Amino acid sequence: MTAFSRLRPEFFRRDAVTVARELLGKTIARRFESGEIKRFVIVETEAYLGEEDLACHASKGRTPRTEVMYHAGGKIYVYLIYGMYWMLNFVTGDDGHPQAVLIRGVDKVIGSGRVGRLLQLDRSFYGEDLYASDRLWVEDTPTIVSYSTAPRVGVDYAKEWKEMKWRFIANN
DNA sequence: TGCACGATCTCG
DNA sequence: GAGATCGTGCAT
Repeated sequence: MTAFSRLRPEFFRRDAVTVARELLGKTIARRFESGEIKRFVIVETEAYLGEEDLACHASKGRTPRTEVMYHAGGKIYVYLIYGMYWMLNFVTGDDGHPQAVLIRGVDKVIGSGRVGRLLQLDRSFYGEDLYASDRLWVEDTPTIVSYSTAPRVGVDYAKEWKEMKWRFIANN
């Protein structure tokens, strides 16, 4: 069995669109409370790119909620949506440039809300360092190079930004 | 201090 | 097609 290295911060310190595309095929490793480690291959992502992007939470500016997106790439950004689903995002880009990639699907489960449930996320993951965490990190398995793009889901309010094809879906 | 709504999903 | 369920941002 081959051991895969953990993705380094440099991987995430690039623009969100590039990172979202290259994350397809990478593996999320999650160590649960029980100590058991499970791995999930990323198959669907979305990029959220800066204050100008009206679909990005950072378009509201720097707030307690968006704070971590302003950090250098490589941290976890989680938030509660509809009062019940924890969305998993990885912060990308350089310090002071708010960006993130939303994990919409893994090999076993498609749907951002379902992913959060599968990984048993909660607010304590907010700001966690992917390179230091002992409970959630990303391993450098081969990127899936065959994929499709589409507009992001649920952002009809984002004017022209809703048209951007920043959703990446690995092909079967 | 209050209120409307959201990067969603499930059930009927 | 509606309900669950609550933090956040913005109005009051």
